[in-house]
Amino acid sequence: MYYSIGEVANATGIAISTLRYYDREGMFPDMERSNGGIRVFSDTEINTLKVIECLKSSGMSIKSIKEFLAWCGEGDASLGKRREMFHARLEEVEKQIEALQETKNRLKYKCWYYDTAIAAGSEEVVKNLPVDEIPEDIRNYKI
Amino acid sequence: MYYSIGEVANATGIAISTLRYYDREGMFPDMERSNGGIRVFSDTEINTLKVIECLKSSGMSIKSIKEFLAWCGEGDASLGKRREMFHARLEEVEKQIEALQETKNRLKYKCWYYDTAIAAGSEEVVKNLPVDEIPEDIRNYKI
DNA sequence: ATAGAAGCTAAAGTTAGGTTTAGGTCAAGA
DNA sequence: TCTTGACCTAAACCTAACTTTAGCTTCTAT
Repeated sequence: MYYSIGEVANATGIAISTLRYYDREGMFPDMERSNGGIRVFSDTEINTLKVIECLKSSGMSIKSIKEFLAWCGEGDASLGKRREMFHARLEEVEKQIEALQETKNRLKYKCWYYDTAIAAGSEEVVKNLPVDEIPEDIRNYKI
Repeated sequence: MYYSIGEVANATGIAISTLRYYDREGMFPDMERSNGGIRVFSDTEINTLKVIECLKSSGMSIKSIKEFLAWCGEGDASLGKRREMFHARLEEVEKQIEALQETKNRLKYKCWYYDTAIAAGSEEVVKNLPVDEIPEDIRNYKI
């Protein structure tokens, strides 16, 4: 199947300008053009977009993603490099999840803090509460 | 306790230039200066830095954090707004964690994909594997 | 008293990841 | 054929969050 840039933008939610930017950056090395010079997206590019989205949401930069996509063009010779890359990304994302969970607990503490302050009518009360009055699960996330 | 900008930078790992930038942005409205004009950080500012870090790692912009810090200066009158803010942040972070978990599963799929390709000596083999040969836990995360 | 480390400011520079603009060209229906 | 909506490029612009630079001042230890 073939798609125009507008169709791809519509289907994926990615702005047309972004798709052109990705192309300019060399993310779609094999994308074809019509005789008139109009981009023709194929399932190859749709798949590349899925990979881009995955890597981007793992925190990878456009530049590095581009590098990875170049490896894909090298065939089986680059399998090792590509494997390493995904394992490294996986570790990264696991760390990010842990960090976010820490953040989540701190936010939970603050939610409790403000809920309690509002119930008491003032912040002072909560500030002076002894530690054992703080719910156990968030006690260690006090800011 | 009082601290110089260098001490704070050292203790927190935040660059001196960043601390000055935060100050310029108005994040430390009550910070004092020595007679000579040198910044004097107190525990108030150290605490503010912890809040900044928490909110920043939840994805909040410096501008919004500054706004929140201004609310803090308004006393109990702004308790409601502050409470809402933290509850909204918490929801946001929960969504981010879910998104990252999705990303993690996609990366796991790719790790399996490349592990299998390398074991087989070629990518072609994995590409043509029937779906039921993909481990169950990642089957739905195929890209 | 003095040297040098640490601090200060204003303003310009940097980077990533796009978006916008201006000025055209292409393609499909009436 | 004509119109009009979709597409094209190059280049400039944008924003966030810092960092760097240049030139100057303050503080601390000898």
